[in-house]
Amino acid sequence: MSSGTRKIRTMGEFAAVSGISRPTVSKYFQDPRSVKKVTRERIETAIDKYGFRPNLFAMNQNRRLTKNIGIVVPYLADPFFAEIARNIERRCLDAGYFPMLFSSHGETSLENDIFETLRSLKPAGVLLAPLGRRSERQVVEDFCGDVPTVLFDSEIEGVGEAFVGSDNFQSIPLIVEYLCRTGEPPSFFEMPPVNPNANKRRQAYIQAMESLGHAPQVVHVHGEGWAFEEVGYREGMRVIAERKLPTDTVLCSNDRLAIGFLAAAYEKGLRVGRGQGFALRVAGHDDHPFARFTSPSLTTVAQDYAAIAERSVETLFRLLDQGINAERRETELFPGSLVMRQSA
Amino acid sequence: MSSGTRKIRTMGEFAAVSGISRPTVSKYFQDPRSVKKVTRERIETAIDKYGFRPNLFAMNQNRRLTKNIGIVVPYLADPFFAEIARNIERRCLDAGYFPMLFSSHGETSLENDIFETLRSLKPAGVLLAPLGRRSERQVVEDFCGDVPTVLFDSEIEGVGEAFVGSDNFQSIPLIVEYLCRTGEPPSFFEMPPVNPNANKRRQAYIQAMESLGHAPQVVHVHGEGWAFEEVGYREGMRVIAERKLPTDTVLCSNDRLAIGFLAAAYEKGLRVGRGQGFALRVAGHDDHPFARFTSPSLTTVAQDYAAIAERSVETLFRLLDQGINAERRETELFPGSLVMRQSA
DNA sequence: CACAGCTCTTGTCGCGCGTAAAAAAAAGTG
DNA sequence: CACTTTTTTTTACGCGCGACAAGAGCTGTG
Repeated sequence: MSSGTRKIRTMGEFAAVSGISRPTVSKYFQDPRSVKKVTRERIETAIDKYGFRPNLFAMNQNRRLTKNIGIVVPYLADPFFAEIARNIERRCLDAGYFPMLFSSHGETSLENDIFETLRSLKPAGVLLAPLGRRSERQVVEDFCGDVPTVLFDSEIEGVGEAFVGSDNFQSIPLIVEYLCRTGEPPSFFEMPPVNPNANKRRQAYIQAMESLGHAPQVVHVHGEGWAFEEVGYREGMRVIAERKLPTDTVLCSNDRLAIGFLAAAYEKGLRVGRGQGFALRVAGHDDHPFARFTSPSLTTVAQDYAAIAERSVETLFRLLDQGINAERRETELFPGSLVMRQSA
Repeated sequence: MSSGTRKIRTMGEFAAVSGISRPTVSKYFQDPRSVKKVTRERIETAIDKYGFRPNLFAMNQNRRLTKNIGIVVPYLADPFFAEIARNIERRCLDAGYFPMLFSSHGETSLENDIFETLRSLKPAGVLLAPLGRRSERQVVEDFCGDVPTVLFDSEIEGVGEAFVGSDNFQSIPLIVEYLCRTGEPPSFFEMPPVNPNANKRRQAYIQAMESLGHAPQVVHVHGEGWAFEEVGYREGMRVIAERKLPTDTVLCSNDRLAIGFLAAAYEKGLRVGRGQGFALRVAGHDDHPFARFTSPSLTTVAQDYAAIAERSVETLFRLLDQGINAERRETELFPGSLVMRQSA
């Protein structure tokens, strides 16, 4: 913006000084490509010159559909969700939308409040990673009835226009096979499921073990909430102390649990790793951003963050374009890939 | 909301069915305590009955000042910022404000874009943890001139109405003294500073060492951006391999760097901890949420997240009430507390 | 040349609420 | 009871833009 030019306050003023009619300017701001190239360039020159941005509230007041996109994650202090939210945010911005980020912080009441808030924001669509077991299904369902919503990460059967996540029945067998091939078959370390992924992973583990001719061994420990590391540590300390581990290979339900478990193993003096001189192998699931920096580094299955983010956004935008087709709820699952590190 | 009652769409309709005049209802929604108790109760009964919420965009359209509070952090994938943002969000909601969370993701252009977005949101105030060295001072300053802004975590001298952070000149001596008292004096492991805290910590380290009669030893390594763990790991591997560590005690500039360094030490087979049989002591700064779960657990100085969040919000609200007093820019620094764990 | 097909302009209405001023009602006071 | 003070109602306007309709201007086609 060049200085010395008086501040433009309204779209009318801006239209006047830039020699374009107001409706055309309005059209430009709704979709720059909807006006002819020469007009677009004249407007953009004027924007540079006067630094005008239309009033956000006035814009959204009368629009049938805003350009807002809601992004809701269950727990933002988990870098996994922070990372995926960042991906989604970026893609929304690039597509000319206005992403708004919310975290349920693991609390049902907060998730419900967020739905209320989102309703009043009249978003074009919402990308929702629900709390899971703590979500109130009816509330989520009602919300999805009002606003086009794509679920990701955690599935709620039949709710929302689509679901994008990762394929636990592919990823878990992948690492189970690897672990069986390279050493003692794993036991499965889990806490009470916060969402369907945890259940599916246990089922997938059991199936994979059985199909390989091994007896599944599930170590189910206490704990709730989203402080997974804490649970993994505390319960890891306990099962190690009480010698409740059925095998010397432990597959944790997710990386955060594994991170806590690794801390417990270290503190108990158990050397974690594969090969001679190691007491324990530990593996996780997700490829959490910190999994590279545990001691030892964590062998895990990588979820394809970028792909999940991209497809979620893509699916939502396609839905918005085509209009909702309530008949066919789409589900897309991405495969995981084995990440071999030092812990197993 | 009871069913069977037709949907209320506007405040006028709502006022009609609840037997209150629209301006009074409007007053209620701006501040529930600004109407008499009986009126407030009648309105709240009606809200429960009809489930009405005023249109957010229409509300903010004509208001001199909205109830929006912007929260900007430099890097949301850092659980430290996620945690502090959560604290701040909560407090804003409790105070009847509408927090909106943004992350600069470590990028100057994104930070600048966020300022533009915030301007159009006409927020009552903003809580800003700037990028630091990568912030464009003039841009931040201009923004703070337009919107009441409280800086936190990372200081920019003279910018914003106030600053709330932690006192590096108290916290660093605290841990330096501890390390000197219990073993070999520490060297200071740092990467190129992303913000003033890093500089202050180095200075505080040097001062503390000198006042204890030791020669400061700063190990300055390469690296940039916000992937601190990666830098700590990569450069940790290098300095260990090249035997560039001047001492067997390393104080890292922050916990994330320490987490990476610990991974490197582990991979290099150096046992980290205090006492007999350990090759290295490693300490950090911040009490990062994951510092409890490293192997070994990380000795560090805790920043008082909750206090910083609370005071930031409190300061902003006080400023909003009293009106800005440009004369006296307030600075509040909280002391850290030593957290002794296994790594040092 | 006429005609069609875009794109832009002109003009006008209304969204849902904030806000202000004045009048009316209610509450508090002695 | 009369009086003041607080609270609510009435009435009216305007915020900045979206949406729409009708017409004007430009382009390309045969």
